[in-house]
Amino acid sequence: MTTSGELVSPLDGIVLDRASPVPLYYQVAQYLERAIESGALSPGSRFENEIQLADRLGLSRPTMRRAMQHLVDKGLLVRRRGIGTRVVSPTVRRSLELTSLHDDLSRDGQRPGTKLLSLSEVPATAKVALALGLPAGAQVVEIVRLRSAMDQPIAKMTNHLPLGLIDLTATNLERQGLYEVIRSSGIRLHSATQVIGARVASAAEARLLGETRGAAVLTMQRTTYDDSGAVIEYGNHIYAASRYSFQLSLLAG
Amino acid sequence: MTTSGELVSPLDGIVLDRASPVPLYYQVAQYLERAIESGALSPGSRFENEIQLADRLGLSRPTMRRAMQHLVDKGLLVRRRGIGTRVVSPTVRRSLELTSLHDDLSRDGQRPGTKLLSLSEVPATAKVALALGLPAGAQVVEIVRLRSAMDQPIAKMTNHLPLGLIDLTATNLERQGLYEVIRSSGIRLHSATQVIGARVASAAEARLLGETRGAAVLTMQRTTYDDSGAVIEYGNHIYAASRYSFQLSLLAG
DNA sequence: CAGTGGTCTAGACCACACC
DNA sequence: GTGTGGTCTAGACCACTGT
Repeated sequence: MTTSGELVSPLDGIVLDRASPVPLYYQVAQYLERAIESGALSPGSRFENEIQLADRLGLSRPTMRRAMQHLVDKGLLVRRRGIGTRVVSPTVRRSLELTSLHDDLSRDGQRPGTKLLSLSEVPATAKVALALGLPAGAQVVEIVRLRSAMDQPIAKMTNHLPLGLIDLTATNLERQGLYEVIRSSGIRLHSATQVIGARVASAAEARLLGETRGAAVLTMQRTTYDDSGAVIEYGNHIYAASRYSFQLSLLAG
Repeated sequence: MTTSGELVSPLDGIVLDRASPVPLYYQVAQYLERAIESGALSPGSRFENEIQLADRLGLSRPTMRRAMQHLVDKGLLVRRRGIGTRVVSPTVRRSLELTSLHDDLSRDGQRPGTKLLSLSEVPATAKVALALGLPAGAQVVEIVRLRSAMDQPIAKMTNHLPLGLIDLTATNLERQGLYEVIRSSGIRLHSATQVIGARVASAAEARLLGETRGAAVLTMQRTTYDDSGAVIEYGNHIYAASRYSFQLSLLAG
């Protein structure tokens, strides 16, 4: 443990493997990240300058800089010319641990579960066809799932995918989650856009989610793209607002 | 205009200014970004390799790489080893133009407006004190604003800030927006965390936002941090869900 | 002034994709 | 093979901060 503001040499225990396929800058970045998360480097502790750090490891300065820049981009380090490099405060760090393309449910002891309600091939509605960039009425895969936490229903998730892109079966969907199935079929995800809104639940939705009549639900539509710009998946989801909210963090830029 | 897949040399008109304080890699990145956004580089067009591009501009390869990496991080370019560099499709690009720390309203012809309802010094409630890291009952600045679009109310925004951090006046708040005031007072923003939820509007909220009784509202709490980990601002906002939704884009990684 | 990070150069070798 | 991007080196000079 170090005290705040102290000058530290944060790389004492590291062993670099120059034969590894993992890049050196990444080995260093991961080591630093673990040291920061574990609290071995306390908030506000100041690093030695990058040239000394590079020398200690027998690395060139650009390689050392790249490792540190990786952590700056992640929000874990702050660097200022003429001043030095410092670790951001743990409050901020915790707030940055959220957010991803995936669900935020699987933290804590929430016992998350997903039940596959249906997996079928259906003609695309106008909205789905538009989102997937297909002609109206084209056949698409439809997945309907019920997400729960602590054995209570949380969300109804409906996804549509183009036919033939991915080999979806009930078994791998129940084991892996949709995004893992997509990735493991060799598709390179690029980006996604989400629209988050709210409305009052319909009677059927309220029943399914265990809410009372007139309750508010969060709605989310997501379109996911691959490297080539093709639409991989369109999702339309509703969440029980009394038991679920979206958490996300943003880095200033 | 180029055709899809064509090999292009995307730097023909660029003039570099080596005397400028703007870094060379950034001048190149900005030129490329403008060329992409303007459509001069069409979707899927493939770049010359980075060594040739660097040579054309009299730059070293690392500098050219840095410019391109900047656009990869922004989601505008995709690079693959052994293949080359390509411009992402315009559909994906448009979807990436959203998202920021700020409101998404100021696009299109939405005539956005903000009315300052109150600016005062109040004792912090328990929740506000916790968020700002102050003792309960400490004095804080409270701002309440009504956001509108096309002369219809959209959101009620309530912000609390520590005393003395920023010189807030009614005039500069109405001119500039809260975040601009914060930045121009020399504070380096680092990150923010948001929680987005939904609930049914209270009678008073429905009246203020022009909604009917029982309507759903979107809720958002945001905590904003500076470089040193101090809390700069805590916001608690409600949005008329029938006329507003959050749009955001995510890059895979 | 001395110390820090920010930028830039001119090479080298390697891993991967396609032919 | 050939061509691509990915990694790494060993220097250099500059801009900003605080003494």
